[in-house]
Amino acid sequence: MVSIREVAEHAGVAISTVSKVLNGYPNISDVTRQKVQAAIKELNFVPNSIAAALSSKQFGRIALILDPKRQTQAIDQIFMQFLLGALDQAKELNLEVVTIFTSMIAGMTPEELNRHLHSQSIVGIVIYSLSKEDTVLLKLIEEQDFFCVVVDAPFVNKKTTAIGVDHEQAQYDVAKKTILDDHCQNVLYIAGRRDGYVTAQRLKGMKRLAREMELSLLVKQGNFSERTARQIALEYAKKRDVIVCASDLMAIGAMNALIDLDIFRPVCGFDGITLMGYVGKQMNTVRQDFYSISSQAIREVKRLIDGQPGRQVTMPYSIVKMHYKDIIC
Amino acid sequence: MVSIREVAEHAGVAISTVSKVLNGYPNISDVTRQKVQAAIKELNFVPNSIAAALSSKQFGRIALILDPKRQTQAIDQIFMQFLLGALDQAKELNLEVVTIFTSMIAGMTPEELNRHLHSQSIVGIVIYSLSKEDTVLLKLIEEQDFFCVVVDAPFVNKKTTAIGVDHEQAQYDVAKKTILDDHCQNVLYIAGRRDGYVTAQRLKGMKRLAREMELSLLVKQGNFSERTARQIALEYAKKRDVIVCASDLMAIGAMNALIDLDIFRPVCGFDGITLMGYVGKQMNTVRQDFYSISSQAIREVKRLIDGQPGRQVTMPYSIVKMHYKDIIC
DNA sequence: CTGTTAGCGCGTTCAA
DNA sequence: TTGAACGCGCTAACAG
Repeated sequence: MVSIREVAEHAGVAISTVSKVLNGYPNISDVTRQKVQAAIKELNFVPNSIAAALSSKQFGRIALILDPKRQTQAIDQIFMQFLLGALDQAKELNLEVVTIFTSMIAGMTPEELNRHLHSQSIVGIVIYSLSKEDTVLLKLIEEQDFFCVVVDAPFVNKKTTAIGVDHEQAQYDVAKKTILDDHCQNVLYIAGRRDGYVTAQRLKGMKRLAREMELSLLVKQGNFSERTARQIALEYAKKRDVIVCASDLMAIGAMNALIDLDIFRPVCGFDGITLMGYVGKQMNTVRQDFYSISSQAIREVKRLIDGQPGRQVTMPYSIVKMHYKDIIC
Repeated sequence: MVSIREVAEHAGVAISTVSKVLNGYPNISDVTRQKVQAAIKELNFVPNSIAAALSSKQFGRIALILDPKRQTQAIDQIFMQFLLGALDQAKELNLEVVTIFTSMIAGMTPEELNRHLHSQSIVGIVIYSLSKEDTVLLKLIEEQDFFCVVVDAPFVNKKTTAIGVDHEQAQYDVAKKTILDDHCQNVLYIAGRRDGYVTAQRLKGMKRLAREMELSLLVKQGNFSERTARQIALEYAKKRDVIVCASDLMAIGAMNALIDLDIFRPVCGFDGITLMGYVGKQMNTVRQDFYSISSQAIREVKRLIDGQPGRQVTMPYSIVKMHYKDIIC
């Protein structure tokens, strides 16, 4: 393993000089900088990230907190996009990233979690799919001991940035398109679960649309479950002329119910997951770019670390019509 | 942040004594051990894993190398299971784990990759879904600079353990069950892709069965693609009376083709993925427990680090009949 | 059995 | 502009 010392010797300079070149300090002459860089190339030197992390608290690591248990809209595919986006961007920015599943921190008190993270030199955190009941994580955000970026939850403070699409508007848009396409009037809305922040926002968008278009609106709690959505659709779809779902998974459940009932109703979903070989008909959905959202989240953490205050970041989305033959892979 | 020194002061002992207690050294008196442990509890101390890693090369980290691009049998769900299993087990064994996607190391020469890993204090590697064309990774295994565990690929040396189910036997079993159930004779076998190690093994199992049962066997390359499998089935299914697929995804493609053709043929798959709301009929499949495989992989890395030689580990599987109503979630 | 000491590889003062 | 020296938190010899 080639260390910074060998590079220094090879280049005939001091260790600290190499360090300064590595970290882009300004006050280094071009001559020495090039000497050092040549030595680095030649020795194929890569700085030891462990040592760097230990030495400077400033350049700590970022924890990605995922909850794969929460069977919400979060199909594994979405998590993989999140992970990919975060890891790629982290590599780009030269940041170290640690993946943490909530199962690994379950049962910890806020203090324990705090210690646990500090002990790993973690300074920044990205929280995906926060629930209203995650009191420990909520406390973590509140205490501002770490730089946080929260995806799809409304938290902003000096050290916390919120990121996500505008769920209220997106739900409004996709529902409106679906309803206008088929001139519908009686909406069955299958909502998410109560402990999720997006659920309320999406419902709000649906309600606004219903008000504006003077629609009849029946709201049922689908809990982001395919099965529950299916049962709801089985029970109520006949008397309604359109089904709006707060997630693609529930939309699939609803569509399956329609097949069983042998009736047709326009359906729309949310998320834009592509692993849907099972969609036999077309369906409108809100497509979010989870990869971009996650990349941006990492950039936001970096921004916080660099001293900028937390803020609200709204990501773009698009309304798309998915069709079986387009999405088979 | 509580450091080991504070604990030492609090307990009235030397730093090294605390360290010895932490790492379970034998020659510590019960009295001091308890004093130290009390101090640890009281101060809610968690050792800094970064510092520990830097200090002792022995306790390095483990890299998980995943290739989400490879659209093989590897649905994201499988990767999530792998990740979960690995992270949970790593936490259990107090090992640090780093997630690496192949996109992050693409284009590196073997030397660069070697440096890159060393620079992160990585000593062990778990490679999921290795392809025959990954010359860089293959070289990594060959050079034995790291402790490797390879999932579903036949590599064993002093520092490399291979782990996975017996694909040859599993393919044999699931095909046999499917064929016996319906008294079939003419098999359409949709194989994986040539660059995968499991493809050959599964095909071998199918061929053995065909020999034993004196079946007519037509083999086509499906490349683990739903679409390709669908096209193959569209073309050949009519003249065959059973379709055996080397992955669930391809089985789904084949089933969709059968629906289009409006004919029935028994189909069997491989993997046991559960995200299949789209399976309208029942289907036999080989169910692998990816979580267990991954946990075991971590244990195997630990075993290698502890000085044991590499070996072949065969994991159990089961043949299951999946049905729509069982797997909706 | 316990404490002292010397690093691990790097970042960062402060002199020079 | 450069380099010597110190320290991050911990482990691992060694000495007592």
